[in-house]
Amino acid sequence: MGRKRTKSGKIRLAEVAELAGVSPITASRFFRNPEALSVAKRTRVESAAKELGYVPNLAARALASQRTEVIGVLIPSLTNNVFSDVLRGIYDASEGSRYSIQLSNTRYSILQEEKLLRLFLAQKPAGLIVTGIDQTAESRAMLEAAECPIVQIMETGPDPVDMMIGFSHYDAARAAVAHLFEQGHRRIGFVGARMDPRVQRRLDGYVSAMKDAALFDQRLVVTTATPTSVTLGGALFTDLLAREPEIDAVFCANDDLALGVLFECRRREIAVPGQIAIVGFNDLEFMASAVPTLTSVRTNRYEMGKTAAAMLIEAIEGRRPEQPVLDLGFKVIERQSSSARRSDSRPGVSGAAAANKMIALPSSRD
Amino acid sequence: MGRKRTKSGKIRLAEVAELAGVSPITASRFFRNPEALSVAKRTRVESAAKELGYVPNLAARALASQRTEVIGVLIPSLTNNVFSDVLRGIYDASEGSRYSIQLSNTRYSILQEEKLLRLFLAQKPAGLIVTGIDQTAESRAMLEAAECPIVQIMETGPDPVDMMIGFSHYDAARAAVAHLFEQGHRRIGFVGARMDPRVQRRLDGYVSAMKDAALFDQRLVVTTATPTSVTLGGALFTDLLAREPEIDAVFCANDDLALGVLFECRRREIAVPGQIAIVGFNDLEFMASAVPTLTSVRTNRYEMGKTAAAMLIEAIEGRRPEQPVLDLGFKVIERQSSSARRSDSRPGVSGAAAANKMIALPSSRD
DNA sequence: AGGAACGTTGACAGCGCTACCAGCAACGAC
DNA sequence: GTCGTTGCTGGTAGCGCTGTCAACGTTCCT
Repeated sequence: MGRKRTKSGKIRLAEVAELAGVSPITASRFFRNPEALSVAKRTRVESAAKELGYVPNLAARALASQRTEVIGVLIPSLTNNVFSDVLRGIYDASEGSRYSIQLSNTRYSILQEEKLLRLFLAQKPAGLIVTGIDQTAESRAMLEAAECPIVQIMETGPDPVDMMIGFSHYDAARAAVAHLFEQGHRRIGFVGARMDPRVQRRLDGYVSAMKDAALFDQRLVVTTATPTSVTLGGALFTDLLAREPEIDAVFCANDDLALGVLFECRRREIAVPGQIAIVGFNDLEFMASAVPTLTSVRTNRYEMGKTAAAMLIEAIEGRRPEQPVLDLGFKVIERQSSSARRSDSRPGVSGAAAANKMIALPSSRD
Repeated sequence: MGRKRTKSGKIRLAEVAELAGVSPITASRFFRNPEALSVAKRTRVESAAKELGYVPNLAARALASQRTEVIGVLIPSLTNNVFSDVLRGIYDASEGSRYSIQLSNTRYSILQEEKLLRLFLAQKPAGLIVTGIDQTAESRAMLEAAECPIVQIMETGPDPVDMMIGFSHYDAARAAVAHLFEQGHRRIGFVGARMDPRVQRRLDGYVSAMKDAALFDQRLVVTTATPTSVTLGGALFTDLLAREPEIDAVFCANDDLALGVLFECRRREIAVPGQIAIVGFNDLEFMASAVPTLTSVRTNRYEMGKTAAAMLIEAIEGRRPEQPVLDLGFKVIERQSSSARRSDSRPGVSGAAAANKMIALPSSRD
């Protein structure tokens, strides 16, 4: 009767096939493309598999089919709140699909990214999600040569490798500064940490907006390569004040810095927004409950992750999206910290492409 | 001459062996246990592999060896800061090892955990990291039947499945309340959200400490099953005040809630710590730069993740740790928000087992 | 009626690697 | 000098699954 029940005691596809009275290959097809079977065999295999508690052996499948069902994800940080929202979206979208997520942390190093990319590609992933558009030339070449679909996330740019989903950090920063102009502010400082490419583009947006208004002054810009933190926000703001005591607003490259600036103002008894207005970036949850509430630029991080993974899976399965590049936009959420003499929010200023949303799901927190 | 260079163009172990002039099996051994080879063959295989740019096929390895090099990690949340620190530790420890991390989100559901566990176990992981000690009976049975090492993280308890690393949330809460007693507070409220098992044990610790001092009053406790947030901290505190206007301190089950309480106090012009003292839990970065600075219970999250993964890898490779259960302790970090009439910190109160650290690495942020 | 077209099924031959066991040389113990 | 013993190496035989191709029955077209 041939071998049965290998020593490991695991149920194999052959056992399922035998119980169902079909050939192993037919049973195999059931798990990959059930529609190809006649209804009769389909139900027979299905109940046989259930009865035996069959679980496919992924390693054998990967070896035989010469491809894996792994989606590689390269992100620069595991702790940054921004990425945890994106990740949650990615994991949510992958759940229920056959694909599993393989995560790696580039730690904001494009060399590390290149190394990890080489590692991933060697295992022939089903798809890849990479952060940003600033890869090394070598990485770029590998991505273009890759046989799998690829999504770049977090920002949009002119030259996608394959698919792309994000928003313009440059435009978002310009909108934040424009909002401060509207509120009557002129001496607007910029505070930034880490200065990864996306923060750099926010700075570029700030600089261009300030130059357009003939208000740019290099002394208004304080940045550091140090990783961001609330405490650092206070420290950078202190530096800024030392250089330019006459500022009337601060645009912070992220919300942690903004919170640090707020606390520092409180410590120095500087009125917000009376003496100094504050605008953050990302619109983390706490911004809405700070005192005063803090203005920020809302970005659709969860949605970005979820849509990226969903698009990728569609593409893996041969259904390429009609729109390979998605701009999810942004929105300036006006709150007390930047209002001229009003108490709270008004309708926000929307990013140009905010309407381009592919999936509009509530960003339920887990 | 037999087949060479399979159609996929990938270099196989056989090619490496041929170039090195050894049998495939010897080449295979080089990658698994180099010490078993003579020095001459070892260098020959090594240079051959480098010359050809050989990358092992993990699927084939897993199939042939009947085991994977995957470490499964089950955590309840992807967004909670607490877990992102733990995760960073786990990823850092796995880096450079042969093991890869497979992450899944249980969303605080033990049923979901059971389902994921079944999924993981079916693929024979090399090891498993699970959160907490409150599994379903079914999950518990699966874990005990599992053939791989397992580490439970986040807390300590009486009955480890295998290895365990964490601290006592109960003791930590008692220490926080004891600190508030020391500062002269008596009507101490408790504010908690999500109420997962660990938060529940913090509540238990609070209750026992209050009862020991004959100060417990059910009306001092405000909790909700809603996921935690800064805004929620303010809302729960508002409820608490409505019930018990006479409180003189609040112990918050986490730092987000504490920040929400602080903002709510500011909104209501309640002096902190003058009228109400605040103590949080976890000691997230922002606690030290709030105004006033916020007292919290420091926990070693990054270290916990890193040590858990390191212990697990050691155990997988047959070197079981001499100490399978590690208590990483905690520390009450006293700051302005709870000081009686001092300005800032004093030496903290340490958890009993704080000295038990296995690895004492700086928690570098990424 | 003959044949093409389609849908459904199965046989065969690996995918790339490692477990297992055997073989061989070198060495020391009796 | 015979017998283990140790250290290193190789041959054989799969691991569990799927790609490819052929074969079959049925339907539809000409």
